[in-house]
Parts: sequence; C-alpha cells; structure tokens
Amino acid sequence: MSEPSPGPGSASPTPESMDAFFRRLGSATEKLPKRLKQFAQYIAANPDKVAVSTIAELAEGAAVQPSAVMRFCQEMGFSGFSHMQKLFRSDYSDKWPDYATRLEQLREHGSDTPSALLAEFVDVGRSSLENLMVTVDPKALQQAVDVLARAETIHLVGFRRAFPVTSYLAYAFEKMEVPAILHSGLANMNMDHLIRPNDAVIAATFAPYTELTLDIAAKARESGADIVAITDVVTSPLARLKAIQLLVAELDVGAFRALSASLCLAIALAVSVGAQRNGK
Amino acid sequence: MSEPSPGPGSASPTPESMDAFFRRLGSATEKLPKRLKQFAQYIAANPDKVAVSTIAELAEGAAVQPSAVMRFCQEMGFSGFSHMQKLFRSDYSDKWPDYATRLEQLREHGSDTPSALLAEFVDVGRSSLENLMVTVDPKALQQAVDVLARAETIHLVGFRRAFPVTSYLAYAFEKMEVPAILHSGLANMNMDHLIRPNDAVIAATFAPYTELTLDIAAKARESGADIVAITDVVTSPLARLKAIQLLVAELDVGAFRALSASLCLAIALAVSVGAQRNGK
DNA sequence: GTCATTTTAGAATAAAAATTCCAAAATCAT
DNA sequence: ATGATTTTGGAATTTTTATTCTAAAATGAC
Repeated sequence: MSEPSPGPGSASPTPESMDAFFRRLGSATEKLPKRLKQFAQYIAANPDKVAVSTIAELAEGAAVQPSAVMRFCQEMGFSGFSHMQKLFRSDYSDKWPDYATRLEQLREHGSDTPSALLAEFVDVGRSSLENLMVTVDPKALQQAVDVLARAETIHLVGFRRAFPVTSYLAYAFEKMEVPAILHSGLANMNMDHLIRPNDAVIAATFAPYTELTLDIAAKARESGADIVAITDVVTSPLARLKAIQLLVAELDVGAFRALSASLCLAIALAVSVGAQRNGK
Repeated sequence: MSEPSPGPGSASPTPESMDAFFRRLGSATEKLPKRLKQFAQYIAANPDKVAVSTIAELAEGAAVQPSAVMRFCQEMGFSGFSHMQKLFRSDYSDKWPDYATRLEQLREHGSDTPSALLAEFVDVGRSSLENLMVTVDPKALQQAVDVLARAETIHLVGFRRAFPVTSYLAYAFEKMEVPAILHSGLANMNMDHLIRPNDAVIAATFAPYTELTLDIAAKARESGADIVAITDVVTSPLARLKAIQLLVAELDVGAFRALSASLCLAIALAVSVGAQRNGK
C-alpha cells in the first residue's frame, strides 16, 4: 500500500489531525483564489459534512465545481479528496455516542432507571459544553485572566448551586500556589473587609441569584477590587457592577443542571491564570 | 427522485430512524443465518463505522463476504447497503463540536489563549462524559440508588478535588429535602460518630486518594453503614470496604480535570435517589 | 443417506465516484 | 491595452464501490 503524496506545486505537509487541518484552513484561507476560498468557508461552516458526503454533494453545497474541490484538497496538502476524507472519517468515531452500550442498558433495564437518567444528563452535558464555546466571549475571558493574574489575592464567592464551582477554583488555585480565599459564608461571618483594592473577586451565581453573592460583589466594587462574574445571562445583576462577564448557558434536566459547563469554564480560567502568574 | 424499496422476499418496513434500526436489529438477530448474524453482531458493536466505511471494509471487519453485507441490508428492510448507509449518515451531524466558532476564535486570537485552553477542556469533557456511560455499571448504579433511598441519613464525604462533587450533592439533596450531611473536614472536627448503622455514605475520592476520606469510610463500614463510592478505578482503596463502586474515568488536561463527568454522575445519582424517596 | 431448500463465496457486472485534463475566462503586471 | 499567468468550468477518463448472479457448500426434512 503506497502513501498518498501531496499534489504538485504546493510543498505544504499533509495535516495529520483535525486540529492541524483547521489551523491550516485558518491560515491559508485568506490567500486562496475566489472559488477555493468559497469552498474553504463552506468547509469551515460545515465540517461535519465532509466525512459523509461525496465530492459532488459538497461541491453543490458550496456552489462550486467538483474540480474546485479537488484543487482545494491538494492546496491543503492532501493528494486528493479521498485522502482528505480519510482524515475526517478517522476522526468520526470519537464523536459517536455509545449507542451499543446505551441500548444494551435499556434492553436489560427499563427506560425509567437511574442509568437512563444518567444518559440524559450526559447528553445535556455534552450540549452545554459545546454551547460554552459560543457563549463565552474570548475577549472577556482573556480580560478576566489578565485581571486575575494581576490581583494580589483572589476572592472566590459563590454559594448553593454555585459553590462547587468556587470550591473547585479554590482547589485549583491552591495547587498552583495562587493566593485565593474561598468565601464560605460559614457562621455568617463577614469576610468582606478582607477584600482590598488590589484584589480581584470571582463571583459565581445563577438564577435565582443568591443575595449574599451580590452583596459581597457590591462591597468588593466599592473597595475598588475587580470583579469577574461567572453567570448565566447578560442581564444578571452582576452586570450592574461592571463585572467582566463569563456566560454559561447550562441546560436543565428537570429542575437540575449538571454544572459540566460551569466547571469546565472554571478550570480553564484557573489554569490560564496560574500559567500567566507563574510561568510565562 | 424515487424512494428505494425494500428487497424482494422480505416484507419488513424500512427503519426510518436509528432507534428503529436498533430495535429491529435486536429482535431480528436471533433468527438470522450464521453469516448474517455474525455481521449483525459486528454492527451492534461498531455502529459508528457504518456511516464512514465501504462495504468491503465492513465485510472485512466482520470477516464476511461483501455479498453477505448486501443480504443483511435487504434483510433489515433496506434496498441495499447505500440505502442503509444513508440512514446512518443523516443521523450524524448533531454530534459535532462547533469548529466554526472555534476557528473564528483562533483566527481572532492566538492558539495559546485562554479560549484555546477552554476548547481543550470542552473536548476532553465531552469525551469523559461519553465514557461515563461505559464505565458506570447500571446494576451498581441502581443498587446505589436503592441503598441511598433506604438510608436514614446520607453522609457526603469527599475533600480537595472531590469536594465540588460532595458539595453539589449536598445542594441537590437539600433541595429535594433528603436528609444529608456534608462532611466538611472543618476545624478537623470529627463527624464520624454521627454515622449510624442505618445511614449510608457517599464517598468520593480520586487518585491520589485523600486519607481522610478513606478513614471516614472505614469508620462508617465498622458502624455498619452502607458505602457508595464515586472513584476512578476498580482498584481504588474503597473497594476493600465492599463499597458499591461507581467508576468515573475523567481525562486530564495537564494536571487538571474538568470534573464534568463526576458532577454528571453525582447529579443523576442524587435525582434518582430523590425520586425514589419522595414520589414514586 | 438422499433430495430439496437455504445459505454462502466469489466472480462478473453495473453504477457511482474520484481524478485528470484542457480550453475558455479572469486576473495581473507592465 | 497587451500579453503572460492564474484560475475556472465542465467534459472525459480512470478508479473505486455497490450490486447482481451463479455454482458450490451447507443445512434440514424424510
């Protein structure tokens, strides 16, 4: 079996992973001729179609000729469409929910069992995570990291449903030796006065918003500390405090949420802050 | 455009959805001849391959002839392989990460930014969630729910990295008015003696295991309480205590985990227990 | 064990898809 | 504007893939 080689003219190496492909797509699209750029944009918007379509179908979808598709593939470092499709197809299996397992479970047990409920939370969690990439504004995130990296001490404020988020942040910051204080609300003790002008606050709260969180955030604002808000909608009361907002639209199952997306955002935030403070 | 019709001989209707397909697969497999049954089993185990493989590839994977694949498809109510593949391909698009959004972000900002890191945690979180359906044994889960629903009081034990899990459980149980105590480790106060024989303990710990969690679990076992373990591998020290094990294989990004899967399991567990205690 | 029926393997064929090629159109440099 | 160069559209060709067909093997009834 002979390895396909990149087409002539372009010396670009063959992308070996989806990630590499999209990086290349991002950097090369600009300087592509009209029709190829047109197709590149179509691919960027519909990457899911590549693995399961023919050249003709994709060409029609992007309103270009099949031969343009061919040239595009070669430009991207593949020998042809089939070669490129192979990459997309190999990436495909990963994204499949494990129907076999779930079906077997449903067959052996009812559809009203704990594992059926778990399957639902899993599905919703996956969607919420994917959503996160859309709702979180990268600029705001970068800004949040900057502010937190600069802060003397980071205060973590979030109760009830949001407490897992702040407590995980506390763990992560401790591990990276970033000075952070977890406001626990314990014994109704007031920790507000610990917040100094050069500090920053991460406030997490979701509707229905916890009064205490808003209070502490307001106090922090008065003392001049920066506020990063992990919350659910732009109209959240934290907006009034000129907080940097990171939005998480967590979907519910019944009255509960899996918090998958919030935790994910929290840990990414923490690690970024840790990296910017320590290394770099 | 004319609809393909089922092959001759079989009067079975064409499955219109993945769900219908698998139902049919389940009920028909038994009475299929040898080679067709062999292929049916292969499909049940590798449904993700169908959309992105050729007949020849699938045939080889299942160690049957291409013509056997063809006969199988007709037996299932399709006109042929292409017809069946169409169903598998159309089911697919939902499950894709939103590359378009990520690309745009990467174009506007670098690849070394917080949002790039977030994207990584999102990806890993999705995989972990999917994994969860495989690692959690439905029988064990049902058993755990039974035990917890029967318990007088539920004790929640888990520190450091596992604390978000237990604190979220505490929130959920409170909301559903299930009597639960969150062991906080606060002031090193010993809450062990609160655990009575008719209680149950949910112990969450991941490698490297927290000593305190294991201690409390051991004390609980002595006093006769049941133990449900949320942990990462079967060889976890909690296994020795004859705990009911719920396994979560959370993937890392660097030294950190998103906890998405653990939280998901926790909330599904909590809601099931709540439902079984209150309603039903 | 013999015959009828079902099932299988593999070659033969038909269909569909990918790839190449080249003349025409567009773009660019001068 | 003119000629050189790049890009494009679409038909022609090649390759791959799906499907059909048939003789042989296996199975089952008697």
